[in-house]
Amino acid sequence: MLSLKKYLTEGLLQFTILLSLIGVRVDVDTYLTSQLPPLREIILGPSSAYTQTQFHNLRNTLDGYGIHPKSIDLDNYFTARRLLSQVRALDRFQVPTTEVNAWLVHRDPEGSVSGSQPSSGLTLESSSGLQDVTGPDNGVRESETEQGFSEDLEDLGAVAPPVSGDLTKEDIDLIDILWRQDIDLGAGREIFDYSHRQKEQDVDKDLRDGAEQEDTWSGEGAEALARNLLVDGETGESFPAQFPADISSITEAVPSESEPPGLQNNLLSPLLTGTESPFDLEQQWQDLMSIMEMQAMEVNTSTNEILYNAPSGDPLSTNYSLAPNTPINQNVSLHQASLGGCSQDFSLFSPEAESLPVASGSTLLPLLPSNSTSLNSSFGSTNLAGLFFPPQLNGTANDTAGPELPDPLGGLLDEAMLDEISLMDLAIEEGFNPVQASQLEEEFDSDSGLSLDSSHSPSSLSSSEGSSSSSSSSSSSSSSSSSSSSSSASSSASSSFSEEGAVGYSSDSETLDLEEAEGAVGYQPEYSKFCRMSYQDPSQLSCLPYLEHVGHNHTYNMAPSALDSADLPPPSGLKKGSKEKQADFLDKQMSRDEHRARAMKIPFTNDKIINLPVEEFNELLSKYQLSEAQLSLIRDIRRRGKNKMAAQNCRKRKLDTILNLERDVEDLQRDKARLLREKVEFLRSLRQMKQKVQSLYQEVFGRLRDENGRPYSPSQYALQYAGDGSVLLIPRTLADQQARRQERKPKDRRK
DNA sequence: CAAACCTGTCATTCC
DNA sequence: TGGGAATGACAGGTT
Repeated sequence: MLSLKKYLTEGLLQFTILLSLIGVRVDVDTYLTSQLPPLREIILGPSSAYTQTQFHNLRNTLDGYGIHPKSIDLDNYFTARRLLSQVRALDRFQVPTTEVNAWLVHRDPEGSVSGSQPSSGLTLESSSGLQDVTGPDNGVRESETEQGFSEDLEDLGAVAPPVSGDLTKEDIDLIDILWRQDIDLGAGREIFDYSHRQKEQDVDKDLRDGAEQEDTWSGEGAEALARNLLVDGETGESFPAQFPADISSITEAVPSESEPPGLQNNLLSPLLTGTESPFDLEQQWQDLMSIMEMQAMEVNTSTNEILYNAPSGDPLSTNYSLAPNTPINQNVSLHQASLGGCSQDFSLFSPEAESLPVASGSTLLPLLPSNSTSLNSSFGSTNLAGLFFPPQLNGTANDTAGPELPDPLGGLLDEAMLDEISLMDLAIEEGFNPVQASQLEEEFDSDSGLSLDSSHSPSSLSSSEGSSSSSSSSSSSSSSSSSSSSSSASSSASSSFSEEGAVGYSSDSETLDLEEAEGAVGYQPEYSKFCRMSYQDPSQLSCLPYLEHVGHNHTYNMAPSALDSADLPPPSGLKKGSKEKQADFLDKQMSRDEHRARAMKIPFTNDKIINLPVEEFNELLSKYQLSEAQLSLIRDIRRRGKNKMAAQNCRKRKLDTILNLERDVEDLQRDKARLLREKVEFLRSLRQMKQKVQSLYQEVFGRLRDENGRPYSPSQYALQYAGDGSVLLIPRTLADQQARRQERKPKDRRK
């Protein structure tokens, strides 16, 4: 008992602390900025649930107060222990590895178009994007929460404009083109058919909804295994969809320290070096699949061939050549991919070649789009600098923009991921179903609201209202006689009005008993009238509006049967033995105060003593000639009765708070999973953007010619993007200086 | 029989 | 100031 209380108390305290910790450590807002207002609200909400007022608000506004978990079959589900274990599991760090492979299982079949919007907006160069930024755990969650992703992105105002739903004519054309190109590979048209896949998504979602709502997470492993095979849409080949990426991969992939300058690779930005080039087969397949999903396609043939065919030499890379051959809408992908923070990439454009001699005469060669037709063709409609650089960033923009790249990629992943991983583990552990996270949030609410839902049932409704209004019932009902209505906090939420009616009738029968006592105490006819008026007719009671809000257990001292028969004169037909037995039984049914009241010959029921409003109670006392002992007992009975109900309410409230907190925890977990998914997608998109920018850079640079018609040496010159949208060709040394300046600045800022 | 749980009661605080 | 709600703590009963 004591331990339980400690348990609850400690649990709540711990939970509060953990919530605050969540708010601090899981501050995704820092990198998603103002896009995520709900998180803070969610975080702040639960903590405020501890206040009484908040609690009442919760009870009044959320209709979640209804069911008493004890009352119905939700006991096991909504126990404080479960919540507390859940809470305590928050700080646990687990890295389940077996479910890693689920990452793309959902993604490919269902989310190809709508589910991967950010990716689709970023077009094809995702071969390196296969090295995803998430760790295994994230992959798991990602797969399980994939469905609601597009929705979530919309909520966040995410990177790419939503592709889903309405396809533009260009999109349809692209689909057609891709389909025609792919048809010889055995690709079905439906791969590109959004509506078709949407149906598939729906079906799939429905299936999984049903399955997952029933399934406990114990079966998740097998399920994950079952889903674990990716099926190639073209070949029908099944292969394990591993989620190979490591969190650190992206951070490793970003900087390139050892890139040898001079060759074609020299043009590659450091973003595309080292770790990204050795692709896993699975990664490439994943990319391929994602590519197939994308409708806004490729940028440039040569770029892609340079970027992807060259380093990998993988047979899969031939697939990538499909897209480049297509006439594409470059702008689509670029515009869709426009990300604010991409400017940082450019700081890395010219890091190598520090030792290279300064270029001769021309220090800055402004490359306006009009200067080159080829350049114009590729950049003409897409203002690269405008897209990727904030306007304030001109030639020195790299100073501020550049160094941010490692931070969001590395920092977020390294620091936040761990917390998130643990949280998501918790979510999975506790049966939280991230698959339906965002899309099925409502179902979840109703799910967790099973208790809430049942609050709409008559029984729980009465208890809900009773408890919520219990604080005001005394004042509101003080003007009336009544208060015999009881929804009873202790009647385990099942005390309906019938029970109240029973009380009312029992009161009526009490008056009979009372009449017997009249002689001794002095009968007041007014009181009899009063009692009958107040208690005789249950329907009368129900007509009194305030009675609907009275939540007290007016039968608190007696079982209804006891009330019914205790004060009744025993039926004359009963034998003496049974009478005695019944009396014993009733005696046992009566509470101590009942016994005391009876011993003291208190002329009215404990029910009245306890529940009458003060004025009426005092009036009642004044009508009787009561001894000091009787008065004292009556007041004690009243006090104890009030306190008993208060204790019941208090416990109920406490339990309710716990349940609300549990629900809040689930909500937080859900949001966290969603945010994590989004973060992963954002990072992936970011990387794809970098690749695209790099490819464009290569293309532009490769087409530049000096006065003699010779190409510029990448080791001596570098392109730089000005804030006004122009692209400048500057010597490497200059670019390196700027890059170094950028590297220094963030360090200073950190200090 | 012990532990967990439930319920009533008291003391206290606060409104 | 009194009434009462809220709640922690405790005790006794029940499972």
